[in-house]
Amino acid sequence: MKDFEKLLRDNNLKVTKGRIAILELLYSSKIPMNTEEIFNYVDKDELPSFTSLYRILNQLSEAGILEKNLYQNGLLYYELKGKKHRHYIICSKCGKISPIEHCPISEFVEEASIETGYVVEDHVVELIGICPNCQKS
Amino acid sequence: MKDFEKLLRDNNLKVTKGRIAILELLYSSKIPMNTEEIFNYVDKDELPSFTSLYRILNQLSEAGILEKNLYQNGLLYYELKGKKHRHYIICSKCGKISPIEHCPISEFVEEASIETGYVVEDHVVELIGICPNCQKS
DNA sequence: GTGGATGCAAACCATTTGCACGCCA
DNA sequence: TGGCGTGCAAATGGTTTGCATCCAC
Repeated sequence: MKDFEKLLRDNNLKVTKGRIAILELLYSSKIPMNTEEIFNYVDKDELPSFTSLYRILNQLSEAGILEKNLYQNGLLYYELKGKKHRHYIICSKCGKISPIEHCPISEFVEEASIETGYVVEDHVVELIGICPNCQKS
Repeated sequence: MKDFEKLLRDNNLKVTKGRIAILELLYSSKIPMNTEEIFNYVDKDELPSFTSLYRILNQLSEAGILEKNLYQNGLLYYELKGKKHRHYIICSKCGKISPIEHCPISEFVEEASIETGYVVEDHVVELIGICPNCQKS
């Protein structure tokens, strides 16, 4: 289940309406959301200002609760960490994001680590294409 | 070889010192370069202003001559298209970029296309880690 | 009560655009 | 010569920061 209050306290973050609302939204979302989407979807009563939204998202990312990724469209996307590892494909016309189940990257990451001598911390795979809807028009 | 003048003319772009200098720099570079790096490396005499640099890079990208990618550090990187397909790993401390030879993505792209119904146009693979040098400190 | 959390406005910064001038074809 | 290319300065847009106020603990 989702004990977001404990999660916040464990990370020395106070429990506030805004933080809970953001965590619940991202918990219920199947795909990463960008800042504007989160802002629009959070209940207006519990809605922090845009400023606070950015601050909260950064805190939660630094705490390792969220995963923060910059997509090729120039926007920051957030998702709850710890969910099943996934990659996404984004439509270059309408911006629709769909998850992709397979991740063939793990072995690749290991090879790359040996090849380059880097300690790999993270990886980003982004596919760009045209979604079924946009193909029609 | 590198007949950049012809390449420009074929794309209805006039041959100018700045464009040639940028193309030669990217041709000689083994890794993608960001805007600031390109600006600093181009010979001052042939150096367009920052404004023109951006404009040239966008034109060349739109013409399909360059590949333009937004990395997780928030900067745009450019490389000559048509070179052997490669991915890169970037150091989260110093920003050093190293190429990775293998690309296991092709089959993955096909699977993903079938799975999601998207027509895949492009893919980005970005590994983030600590380079050998930064591991020492 | 106190330090973290919030909101507003202003700052940031890479990138883009408007406009007048300059140069390639 | 005509139109693309250039440079300067100003605008843009997503994100961050300063500072005064507010609220969780």
